[in-house]
Amino acid sequence: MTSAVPAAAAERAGWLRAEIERHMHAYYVLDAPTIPDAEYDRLFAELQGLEAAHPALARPDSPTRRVGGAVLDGFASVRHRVPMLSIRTERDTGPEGAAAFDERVRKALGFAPGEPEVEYACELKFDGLAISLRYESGVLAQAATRGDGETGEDVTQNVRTIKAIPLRLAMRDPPAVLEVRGEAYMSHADFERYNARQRAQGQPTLVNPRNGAAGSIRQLDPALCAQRPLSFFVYGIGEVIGLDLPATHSGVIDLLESFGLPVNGERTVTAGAGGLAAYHRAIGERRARLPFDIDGVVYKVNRLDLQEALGYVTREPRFAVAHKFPAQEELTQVEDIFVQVGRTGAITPVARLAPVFVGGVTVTNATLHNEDEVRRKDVWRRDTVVVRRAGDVIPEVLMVSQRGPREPGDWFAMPARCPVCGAEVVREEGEAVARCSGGLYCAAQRKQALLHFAGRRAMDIEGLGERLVDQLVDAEVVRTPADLYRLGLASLAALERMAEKSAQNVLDAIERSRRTTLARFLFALGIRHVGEATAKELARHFGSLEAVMDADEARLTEVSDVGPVVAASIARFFRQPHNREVVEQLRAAGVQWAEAAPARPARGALAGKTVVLTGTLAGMSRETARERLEALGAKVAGSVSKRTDYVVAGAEAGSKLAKAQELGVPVIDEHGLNALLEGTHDQ
DNA sequence: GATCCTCGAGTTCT
DNA sequence: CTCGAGGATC
Repeated sequence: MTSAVPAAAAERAGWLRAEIERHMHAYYVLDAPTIPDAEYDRLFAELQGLEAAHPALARPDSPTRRVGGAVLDGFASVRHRVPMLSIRTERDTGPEGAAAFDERVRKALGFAPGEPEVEYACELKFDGLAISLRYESGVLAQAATRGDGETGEDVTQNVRTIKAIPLRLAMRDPPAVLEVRGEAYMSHADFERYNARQRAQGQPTLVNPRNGAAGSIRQLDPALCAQRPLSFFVYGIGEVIGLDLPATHSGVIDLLESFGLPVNGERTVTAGAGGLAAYHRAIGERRARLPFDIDGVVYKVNRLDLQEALGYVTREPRFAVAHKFPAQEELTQVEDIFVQVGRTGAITPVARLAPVFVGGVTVTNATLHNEDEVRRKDVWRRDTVVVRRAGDVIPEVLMVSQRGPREPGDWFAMPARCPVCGAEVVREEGEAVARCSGGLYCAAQRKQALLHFAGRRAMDIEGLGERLVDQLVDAEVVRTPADLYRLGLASLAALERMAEKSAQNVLDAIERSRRTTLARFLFALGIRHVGEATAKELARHFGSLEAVMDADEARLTEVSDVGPVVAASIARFFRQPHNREVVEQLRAAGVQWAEAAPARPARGALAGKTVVLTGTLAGMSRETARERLEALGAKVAGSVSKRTDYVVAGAEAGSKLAKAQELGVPVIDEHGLNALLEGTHDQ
């Protein structure tokens, strides 16, 4: 059936081969991947599809004929006695993917619809580097990478540095040969710790944990590898001599576990397509909370005799598939790089991206932080970039994957003048950010200042959002925060798309905001370097607004957390007649708070204690917890350090909890928090 | 003077 | 959440 191959298909296949080879080289040899895994998989799958449809296209040197990458010169070659095969990836990332695999298996085994469900072993698909460990008479004799599946690299010295791997099996009569296959990976905690240390020393950091694992194993100097802590999970076997194996895959893994080999606890045994889909869903939900990266799950027919019956198609087993999750990294194009003007005048470059679905949402914008960042990543308009949306929320441009045409207009230049007000853009010596010098003459800064003033943690004016502020400032109805308190129903209702009802709601919210606290008011003014914590400290120390306004820099420096830079900023703010005028107008408009005596020492049973909140609390909001703790004299900080007294961990606590455990800071749960709040109440 | 610790500021999308 | 930078501490 060697029918003629369409020229277009042949050309496409040739291009795919070259492209895949290029990325393979970058990934395996240079340890510098140029495209996300998902994109690579798509290219690979397309080539596989073409070669399957047109067998005449298949060539022995096609990348589809091998599993991994080239052998480096630096390591000795190792021939695998039993090949290390790769597992086919199920393309459909929904529940249908599980059903399709189950159906293929049943059909190949000749199971009729009425017959019982097939039993499957389900495991995580770790995102690391596949390694084969060879134990001879129970002693670790050799470790090898997958390489091309037939021949890998001898990385025994480096693998020995992985503490999870036993150098000797925990068993009495070890078999002559036991080869086990597994994945070397870097946990999130180890990845963070390594990068923090590298950053502190001004050394290059790792892009992601997978690169960390691959890069470490391939270090020619084992001492360097040892500095990058890796972990390991075993998920299969290779050559075995002198050992009776159980009848199922799950039995084999249990047996390996009993020998002291590290296996993952998330594995399970299930039956039928429904069981597979349930596992895929359950792990998908847990994925973000796992302490290491996975890119999917793996299903294997559990009975080894059935595995043998199913056999292999070319180089891929028919008894197993990898079922992936939606990618957290994707490729997209930079349509434009534009700048935003912040409250302090900071000019921030932002990449507008061709909309791309990554990590569950469609992303269109990603910050590029500052000019240096744009240069470091060398991003131009029309470049194709890798966008990541990791366990957290904020999308990030990781790197350029493919350069665009890069004509002069594609280059990003920091504008010399503010795009909003035309004032000069200034970048101070030694600072990373460029700023618009227009101050409050700049409409963008005025808008941001108003939004900050109305913010939830400041004056808390609900309903005064971006759209409304835009309109009010553009129509020149509002110039300063004081103008807000002069707004009437008529001027609001005159605005576009503003119903009388919602106009009234905003007016009510403005009205309510008149009663506030000194700390909130000071924070709302938006003085540079005065955030929430500093505003609170100022309010506590001075007691009244007049005292703060009249304090000179020496007096201000007496406040804790206020040094020369912050003091100068505060004094400068209150020296400006315009600012004093706005403050006066606000007070005249009825903005008020309860006056307090200055520098009242912190009281309450938690005085002097520092508490950090993390995760979601069931019984109260984090905001409430914070208020109650502060009422008892505690300081609620944002990050964990040695000096933290307690970390309160709610549901889905993340890195702060990990940090607390690492530093040995006491961790209490919501129950413990209540005990703390109530216990101290009684005293 | 160096190091550690906090705080401030900016950011995305539903 | 992350980075940068100011403040505190040793």
